[in-house]
Amino acid sequence: MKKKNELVEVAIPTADGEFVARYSESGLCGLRFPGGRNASRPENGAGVSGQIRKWHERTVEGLSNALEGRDPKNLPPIDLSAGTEFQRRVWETMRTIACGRTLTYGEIAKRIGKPKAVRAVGGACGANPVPVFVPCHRVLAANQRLGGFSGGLDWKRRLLERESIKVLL
DNA sequence: TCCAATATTATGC
DNA sequence: GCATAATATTGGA
Repeated sequence: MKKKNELVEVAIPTADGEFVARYSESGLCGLRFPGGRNASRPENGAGVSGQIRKWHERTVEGLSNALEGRDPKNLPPIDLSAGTEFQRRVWETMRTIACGRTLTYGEIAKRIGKPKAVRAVGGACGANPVPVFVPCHRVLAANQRLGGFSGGLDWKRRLLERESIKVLL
């Protein structure tokens, strides 16, 4: 697929700030945290196809639920075609983590059949284009310590606290 | 093709 | 606790 997909970015106002969702033709392919300013310019909703608009509606509600520590149900399709096969396996595994549960990098590595690739798993998490929906924040290091987070550790801690997940430190 | 970096982990002090 | 080695994957020179 060498074709250049047109990506659309739409802002999502929430109580915690303005998120930015990025859509491809296949579904939601990116999500950005508030805080930093929007380097790119999100659309206001005009000029977006009906399909994407419908997805966006579900994304907004899903995000709202996710920020309250609930498992969103009617999420739009998530486009993970951006990553390598290894990364996709990691993300897929992360999506199976239920709300309120955590997994360690080691456990994920084991699940995808490469127990020694714990470090690579961490790398895949960092490359996760869609945080929150692909719950990379529910992935902790051994001893239940925080590892890192693309949107800032501050966010990871907040998300975990809202799901009643306890972490050391 | 090779080298360095990484959101780790296990071991030894 | 802190330092070190081992290990898989990725991205750039």
